[in-house]
Amino acid sequence: MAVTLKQVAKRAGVSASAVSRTFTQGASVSEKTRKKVESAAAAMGYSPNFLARSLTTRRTKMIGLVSNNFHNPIFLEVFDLFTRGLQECDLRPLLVNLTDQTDPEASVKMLHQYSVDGVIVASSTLPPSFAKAFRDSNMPVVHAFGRRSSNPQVHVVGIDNVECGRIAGRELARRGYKRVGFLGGPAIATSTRDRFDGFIEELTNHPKIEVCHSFATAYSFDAGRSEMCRLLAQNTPCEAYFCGDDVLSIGALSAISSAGLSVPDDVGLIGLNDMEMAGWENIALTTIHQPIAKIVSSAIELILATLEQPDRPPEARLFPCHLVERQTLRPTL
Amino acid sequence: MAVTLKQVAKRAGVSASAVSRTFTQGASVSEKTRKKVESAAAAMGYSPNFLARSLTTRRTKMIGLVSNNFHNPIFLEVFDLFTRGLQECDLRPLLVNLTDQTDPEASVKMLHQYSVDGVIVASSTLPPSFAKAFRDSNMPVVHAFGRRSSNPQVHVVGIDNVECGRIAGRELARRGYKRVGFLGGPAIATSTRDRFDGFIEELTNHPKIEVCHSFATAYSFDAGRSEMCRLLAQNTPCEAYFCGDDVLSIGALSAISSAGLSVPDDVGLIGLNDMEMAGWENIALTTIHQPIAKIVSSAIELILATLEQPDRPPEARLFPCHLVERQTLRPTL
DNA sequence: AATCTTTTTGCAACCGGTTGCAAAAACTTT
DNA sequence: AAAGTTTTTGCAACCGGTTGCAAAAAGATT
Repeated sequence: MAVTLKQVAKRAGVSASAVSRTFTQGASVSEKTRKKVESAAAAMGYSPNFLARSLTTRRTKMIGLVSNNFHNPIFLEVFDLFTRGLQECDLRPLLVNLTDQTDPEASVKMLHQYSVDGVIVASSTLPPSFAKAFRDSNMPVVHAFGRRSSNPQVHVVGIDNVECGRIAGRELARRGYKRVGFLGGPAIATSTRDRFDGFIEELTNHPKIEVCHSFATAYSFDAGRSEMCRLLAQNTPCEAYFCGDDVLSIGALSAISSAGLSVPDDVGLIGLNDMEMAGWENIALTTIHQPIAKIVSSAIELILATLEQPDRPPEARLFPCHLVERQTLRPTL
Repeated sequence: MAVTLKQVAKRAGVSASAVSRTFTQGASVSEKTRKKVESAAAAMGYSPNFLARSLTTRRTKMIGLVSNNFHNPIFLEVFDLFTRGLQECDLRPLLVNLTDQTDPEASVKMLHQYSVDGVIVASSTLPPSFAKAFRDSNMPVVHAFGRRSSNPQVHVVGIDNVECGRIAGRELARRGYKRVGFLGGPAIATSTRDRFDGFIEELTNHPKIEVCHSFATAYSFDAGRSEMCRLLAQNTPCEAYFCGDDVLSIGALSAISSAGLSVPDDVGLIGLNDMEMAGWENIALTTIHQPIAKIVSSAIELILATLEQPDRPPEARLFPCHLVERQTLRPTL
C-alpha cells in the first residue's frame, strides 16, 4: 500500500541510499539527484517510515507521557502544554494512563517495547511502586510535578511543596486567624505530605495558633466537598483552611455554601495551583500559583538535554510559587 | 543496550525463529523449546521490540488520538476514557494536539509516518480543512463527537446535535419562557450550527416565543462569560438561554451573578454535556446529558472493527441525549 | 522395523529503512 | 592533459524482528 524508498529509488533511477540521503538531514547528495528524488517522491506521495528508520537511528522521537491525574482539571492544561511543547520539538507523546489496575513494571516494559526515547511522568500523586519502576527503567525519565528527594535517582521538575505549605501558613497567620486547618489530598501522596510539613513548620512559629488537619481521599471536587462537609459537621470547624489543591478548595467551597455559611466571612480558604477555574468570578479563589507552563517547558527541555547526554546526573528543578489574592480569605485584621 | 532476539536465541541454543515463535500468539513451538527460550529471555530481560515487529506484521497497535479541544474540561474525561479503553484493547494512543498553527496535511502525514493502525479524531469543533485531510488519508478514521453528514466519508460517533437543540427548545417552551436565546459556541463549528438549527426548528412550533441568538468565540468559560456580559448589557436580555455547551453555561452563570442577577429567578440557563462540574452543588446546571462513555467505547469498538475489516462502509452512530434537571431553570408555571 | 502423518525446526528472504566504505565522478591545481 | 583533491554514489551489511518453505524430528500406524 504505502510507497517505499525502493520504489522511489527505482522511479528516480538512483540507488536506495540516494533516496535515504535526500531525506536525511546533512547527508551528502548532489543537487541533481536530490531534485530527481524529490520529484519522484512527490509524484508517488512518498514519505519515510519513521519506525523503520528508528531501527537504525535508535531514535523514535516518541516520548512516553505518563500520568494518573485524569480527574484534576489542571491536568488538561498540563496535557495541552505538554503536547504542544513536544510537538514543537518534533516529538510525539505516547500517552499512558496509569490506573489503579495498571502494573508498574508492565507499563515500563511497554514503553520500552515501543522504544520511546524518553519518558515524562506527569503526576503529583505517583504511587511509590511506579516511581520505583520508572527509576529502574534505565530510560531517560523526567518526573514533572514530582518531589525533590535527598538522593535523586531521576530528574524532577516541580515546585517546592514544603515552601508552599509555609507560604500558606504564613498567610493565614498574617490574616490573624487563630484556628486553622490543613485539608490535604491523599495522605499517601508525597506532595500532600510536603505541603503539610511546610504548613506545620511555619505555624510552629506562631504557637498561639491552633492547627488541625485532615486528608481527602483524592485530589478531586467530590473528595474536597465531602471532607469539608465532615469538618463542618464537627462542633468546632476552623476559621480557615489551606486546601492541598484548588480542586479540593472548590469542593470545599461548595460544601461551605451548601451549609449556609459564607466565604470568607465564616470560613476562609486558600488553595494551591491557581488553575484557570480559580480565577472564574463565581469562584475567585485565593490560592498559591504554581507555574505550570514553566514546569512543563522545563521538563521538556530537561528530557531533550538528557536525550543528548544520557549520563547527565539527575537534577531537581523547583520553581517558586506565589500567592494570588482573590476573595476567599478575610482582609487582614 | 537492549537485549535482542538473536542474543536470546544464542543463549537458549535455538534459532531466531524459535524465539520469535515463542513470543508470537499461536505459533508452532514445542513445549521444550518454549521453556528454554522463556528462561533465557527471563534471565536476560528480553521483550520483543514492537516497532521492529510491526515492520513485518504491519500492525503497530498505535492509534492516533487527535483533538483540538484542550480547553473544555469535559475533554479530560474524554481523554481518560479513551486512554483507558484503548489500553484495555492493547492499543496505545499517540496524542496529537491540533492547534491553530497545525497544518492538517502535515499531521496526517506524521501519523502515516508513525504507521498508526488507525486514527480517532475527538473533536466537536474540527475545522473543515482537518476533516478533509483525515477523510482523504486512507487510514481507518473514526470521528468522535463529530457530525453525521448526508454522505459520510468517515465513521462518526456522537450525538444528534439537531435533536439536542430540539430538546432544549422544547424544554424552554414547556417552562413557559416567552423570550429565549441561543448562546452558541463558535459559529463555524458544525456542532453549534446543528444545535442551533434544532433549537430554531422546535421553536417554530411555538410562534409566540421570541428567539434571539448569538455566538461565543470558543467553547470556553471566558467566551461564555464575556458573551453573556454583552447580552446583559443590552436593554432586553432574554428570560432564558440555551448554551451550546456546559462550559459556556458556567461562564454565563458567572456573568449573571456578577451582574447582580440570579439564576433561575432572573435568567434561566440550560447547558449541554452534563460534565462532572455541572453536578457540583454550587453550579447545579440543568443540562442535556451527552453519553460520553458510550461515545468513547463505541468509537473504540468501531475503530477495532475497521482494523479487522478495512473496507467497512462508513457508519454513523448517534446516541440519544436526555435532559438532566438541576436548578438553573425556573419551575414550570 | 518400515512407512506414513503430523509437528517442530532452521534457513533464508523479507519488512523499510540507514550507513561505513571504497569506487566513481566531479572539480582543482599544476 | 595528467595528477591530486573533494564530493557523490552504490554496494552490502545491518537494525530487530517475522514467516513461507522444506527438511528434520517425533509420533502414529501397520
